Amino acid sequence: MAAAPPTSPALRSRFDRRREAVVTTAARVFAARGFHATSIQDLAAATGLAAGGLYHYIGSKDQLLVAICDELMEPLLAQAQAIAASDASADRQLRQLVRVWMDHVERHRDHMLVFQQERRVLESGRQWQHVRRRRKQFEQLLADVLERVEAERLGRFADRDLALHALLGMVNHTPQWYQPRGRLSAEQIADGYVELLLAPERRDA
Amino acid sequence: MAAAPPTSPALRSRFDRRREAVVTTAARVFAARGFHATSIQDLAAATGLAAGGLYHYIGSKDQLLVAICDELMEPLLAQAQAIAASDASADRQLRQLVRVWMDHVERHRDHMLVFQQERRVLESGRQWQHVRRRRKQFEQLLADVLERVEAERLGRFADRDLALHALLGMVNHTPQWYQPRGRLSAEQIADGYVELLLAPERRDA
Amino acid sequence: MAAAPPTSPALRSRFDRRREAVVTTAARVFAARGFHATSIQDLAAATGLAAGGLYHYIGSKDQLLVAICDELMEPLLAQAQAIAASDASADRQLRQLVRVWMDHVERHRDHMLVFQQERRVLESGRQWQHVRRRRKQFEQLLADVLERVEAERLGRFADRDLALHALLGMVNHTPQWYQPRGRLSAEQIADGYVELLLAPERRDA
Amino acid sequence: MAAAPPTSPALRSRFDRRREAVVTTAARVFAARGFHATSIQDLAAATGLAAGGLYHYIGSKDQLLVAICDELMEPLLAQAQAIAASDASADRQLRQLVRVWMDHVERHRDHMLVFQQERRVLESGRQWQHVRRRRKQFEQLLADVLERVEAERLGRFADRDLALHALLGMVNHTPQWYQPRGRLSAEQIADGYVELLLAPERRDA
DNA sequence: TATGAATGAGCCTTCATTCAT
DNA sequence: CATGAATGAAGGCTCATTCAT
Repeated sequence: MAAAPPTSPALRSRFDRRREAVVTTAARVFAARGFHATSIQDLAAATGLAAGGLYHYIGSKDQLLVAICDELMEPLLAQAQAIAASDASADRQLRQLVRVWMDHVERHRDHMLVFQQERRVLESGRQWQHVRRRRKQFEQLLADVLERVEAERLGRFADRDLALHALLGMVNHTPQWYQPRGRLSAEQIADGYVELLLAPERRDA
Repeated sequence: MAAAPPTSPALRSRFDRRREAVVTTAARVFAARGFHATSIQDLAAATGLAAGGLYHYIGSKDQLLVAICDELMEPLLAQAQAIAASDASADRQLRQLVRVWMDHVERHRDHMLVFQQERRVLESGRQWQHVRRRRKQFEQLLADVLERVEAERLGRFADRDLALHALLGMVNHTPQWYQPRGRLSAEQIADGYVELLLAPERRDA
Repeated sequence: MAAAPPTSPALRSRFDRRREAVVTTAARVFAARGFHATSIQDLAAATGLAAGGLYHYIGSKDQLLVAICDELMEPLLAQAQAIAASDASADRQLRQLVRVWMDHVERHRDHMLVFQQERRVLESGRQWQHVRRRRKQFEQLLADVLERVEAERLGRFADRDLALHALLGMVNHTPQWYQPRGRLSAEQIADGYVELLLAPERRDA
Repeated sequence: MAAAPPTSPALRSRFDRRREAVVTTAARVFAARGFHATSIQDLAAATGLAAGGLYHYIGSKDQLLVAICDELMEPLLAQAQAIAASDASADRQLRQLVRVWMDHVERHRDHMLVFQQERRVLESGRQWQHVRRRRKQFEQLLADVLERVEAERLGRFADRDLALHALLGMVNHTPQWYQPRGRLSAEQIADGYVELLLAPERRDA
């Protein structure tokens, strides 16, 4: 278990800052070397702390992975829910959703890589249950939006299910080739993806 | 190194058959539990051999992963090259390519899952060089076909690069949700993916 | 690689002390059972550490053998070089050299036994290169002194080369029979050996 | 246990010839790589037999080492005993003994290297008891001759014990530097060694 | 005789984690 | 808070040996 965080606000803030730094560093190392291939000693070296010191900020290696996934999913899910709750049109919501999503790919590339690469690890085991639930929520939200897109304008996707899976595949694969200063911005990529999904319908329009 | 295979044809054939069975079983276990999370003992239990006995058929755990990837990529690449060398039109080639690819997803789902999930593992290290090269070849071949699709009919993709990455993302993600007896056949999925890529162009047709 | 030694002087000193104890214990066990026949578990039992704990002090079993050889050869070589650089007569240097050498046999008998018994092990492999070089240096130094002995007084050895090999054989074999409280002291043995080498010449004197 | 050798004389002879070849090859490999570092598979490769086939000729790896030592010690001891039983003068016996000994170094260099290098291995364990006894006998015989050398001519060795150990050290070390076509023949070396031992006395003669 | 498959114990080493300081 | 020492349970792999064929 992580050492109980301090109660005094000043100390608490310092604790949080350092913990945050540890998690970010860990995300970088996990993204580069993989979760299993990274030892606590590796993390110690990367953070500048000794092995024992790490355990003040993380409860365990597993919880560290949870923290990385949470840092990614919590704000993403929050924004996604806000968008889904807005009164924009369904296809506008879809565009915004993918933009926000790609924005996370851009700004939390390491987190995203870890979340994606360690998918198998997260698949079973109680310690990841929370993370799995969040992912499920996000995918469900996505599915709902796609459904509403179709509901608002009939016959939109050749196959809605396939479109959903395709979208998940495309976006989740992005961090593996995306270059921050590349030819395409995250936004352009987001719009490009949506275009692919929506286009088949449009041709008949 | 794997134990030198026997010289007599009969024994050789039995050796090959068993080795093949070991690789297939390993693919199943790796797909389910992940490469790192699977121990040699796990494989021993799954194959019915003792730990040491496995090493008659595999040279090492690493080489076993190579074997799995090779079993997947060699025939896939061979078929892909045949298609690319055919005199079918570029977009017909593309369709065939994705169908063949999806056929591998269907028939070698475990291999595909492993190849995809352990992407990070394969990324560095001399022992995987061969595998990386095969993947690169396949992706290059795909890129070439996409290029020819555009060459034959101007303005085909909103962004050809993006289309390539999208396709890779979609197909590679497929084994994670595809169900053999599901609503969509592998072929339908393949065609669906190609449709997504080609449609934007077509709408202007 | 051995765990990075601590930086604080106090800890560093404790680390060094314990490491030294581990090496000495290992020398004793290796001398008694042989390098290959001694398992890390054996060493753990002998040192009172758990198997894993040993690795704080040694980088590997191989490096432990290097450490033992170094502890023996570094001071021996240093003293030998000092003697060779002195302005004593060549045959005085020879006597001193063999005395110093035998002194090492006496005070580091275990190290000497290991160094001698594992000669074959040390013969090839990059990890022992350093040790081989030290041994070579020592033997060369010995050869040089023998040469100067002859240069100062013509016709000293029936065959200088043979004398060198004989000396190496005699001294290196000593730890296998030498008893600390035996009839002959290390010094007497040293002088006895030199006497054997020099006598043939002397008889003609 | 080695498979029972065949009873028919013809088969028996073939068996013996092959067994002899296996032992000789094993001696070569053990000399080069060391007993512990040589696996049965290595021996299989070196002999051209399969692992299982080896066990028709050797009972176990340990017994193979015994065989090598026996092939060396039996004839050496036999010859040594013949010499010791002859009515030659003691110092003539000594010379002959060392010549015979060096002859074995020359003609069975691999056996000698193994016998010497694996000294530690042979030191304990019932399976080597026989070998240890043979070595002991040889050394005792040597000691006896040295004693008689002194008995026949007073004051021969500065220290008889030391002379014995020195002789053992010198000769046993020889296979590690001796070159068959080198400047010195085995005989010259033998005589050189004896000269070293006898000379101190002789100078007073 | 000879083979190669198979065993299972044991090897060296790594690693997440704990704890006295 | 932080350290580095220490643990002990795996981990991947090798190896002498056996045995059905």
